[in-house]
Amino acid sequence: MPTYKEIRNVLLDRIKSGEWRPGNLLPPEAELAEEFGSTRVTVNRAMQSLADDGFVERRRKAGTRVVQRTERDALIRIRIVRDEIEQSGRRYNYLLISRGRERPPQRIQAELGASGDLEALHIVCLHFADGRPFQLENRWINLDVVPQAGSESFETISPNEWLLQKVPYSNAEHTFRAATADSEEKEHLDLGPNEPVFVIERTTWLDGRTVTHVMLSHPADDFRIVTRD
Amino acid sequence: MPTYKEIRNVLLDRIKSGEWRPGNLLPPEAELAEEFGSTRVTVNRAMQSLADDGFVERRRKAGTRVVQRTERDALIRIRIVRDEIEQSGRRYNYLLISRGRERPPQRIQAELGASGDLEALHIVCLHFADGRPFQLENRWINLDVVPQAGSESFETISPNEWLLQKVPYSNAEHTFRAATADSEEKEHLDLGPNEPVFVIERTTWLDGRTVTHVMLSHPADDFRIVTRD
DNA sequence: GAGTGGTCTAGACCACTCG
DNA sequence: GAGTGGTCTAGACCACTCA
Repeated sequence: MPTYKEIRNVLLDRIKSGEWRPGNLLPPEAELAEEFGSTRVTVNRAMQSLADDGFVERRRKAGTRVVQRTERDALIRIRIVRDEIEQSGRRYNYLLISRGRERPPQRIQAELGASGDLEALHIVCLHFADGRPFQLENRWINLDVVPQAGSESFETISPNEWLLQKVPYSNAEHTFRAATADSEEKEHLDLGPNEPVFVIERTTWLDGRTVTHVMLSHPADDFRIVTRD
Repeated sequence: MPTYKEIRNVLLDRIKSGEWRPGNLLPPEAELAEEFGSTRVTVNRAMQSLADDGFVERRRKAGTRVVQRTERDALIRIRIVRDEIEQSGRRYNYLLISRGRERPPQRIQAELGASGDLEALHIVCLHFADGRPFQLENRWINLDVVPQAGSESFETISPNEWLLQKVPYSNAEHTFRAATADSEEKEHLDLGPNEPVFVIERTTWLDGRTVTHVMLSHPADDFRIVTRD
């Protein structure tokens, strides 16, 4: 009596081995249930899990087909800067550079989904690994959504960690790009002229309202992102 | 009679709203089943789906807890270069620069999981968007795993697309980084001195054997990666 | 209309692991 | 030992959608 996971694995092997090619129709659940000597519910569980992972597409009446992959999903795990540094065995330090209420520039205002003349909390700070600048953080926090941020100094805890404690389950969108360091990045990251930086931008929402927008710049020779699996 | 998806949504709302904070124990399945007027199996389905998505952790006897998020998963969809360019409304062109059997350099040999003096197929080619260089592809193909590649000229089809047709269900690992363009990148991507590039490296396996390793370089001002959801 | 997947219930047994 | 989740079966009804 196979479990749904065992069934899933058998089916996945048939897909990976090419026995069932992209576009092919899989046998209906009832038929597979008979083959495996189990119930249709169990086969259904197995096939749903394959569909969740994007290997097959299912439509009522039309049946289950192997997906033609023209795309590839890559999962990235983004950690708190401090953990990232400490887990690589390096010493972490944090430095607040500036903090104040300001009216964000046009581009940031758009990211914050702002209505007219919103003021936001603007924080610039640095994260060090073994004493060397690792990441420059340039952040805007929407005080309408997280008013408590207005009374936090961020002198000992980075906004990164603070926000995660206050707003644990927000959604986020990330952008990754390469650029030549601008003057602020050069100064704080201790870079020479024409040196490249790796930049992550993240916008975070809760309930459709923008919580924060942040730009994280790294010296290119000390930073890379690797996918998992 | 709520469906498991409806139950899932209610539970997720309680987590997102902070009613159940990270670390909190959720009620046992039997109790929730009573609350929702459904069976334990249905509640189980809902909670498993929350566990799949990383919102809760479940252990027998210990129960189900809201996960403390110190990390954030971001999903990236990597498309075939051609699709990426065409879907942005630009014209795609492809140019093969070189192709030959070679012994890969040390670093690539390690990536290919190579045993001693393996020869691999080395291909360099360019992808254009609206006539401008968009991506330089520098690829090594393991001929032990994909011998058919040895008799493909790659003059009209890029290795990218060819491999996807031949080896649809491999696994991959990606690395993203920023760098200053090297001489080859400067020449083919038409870049000035000291210009940054965004580099994607990908290694692909089938059944634990390395299929291919590729380095994809982009002019930084024309490329970024955005996560989905 | 008929074939396919989507889901539920009721009852059951098992597997793990905490205290 | 006992509480919790993991999973199966048997039967059922429904929802979609293709021909």
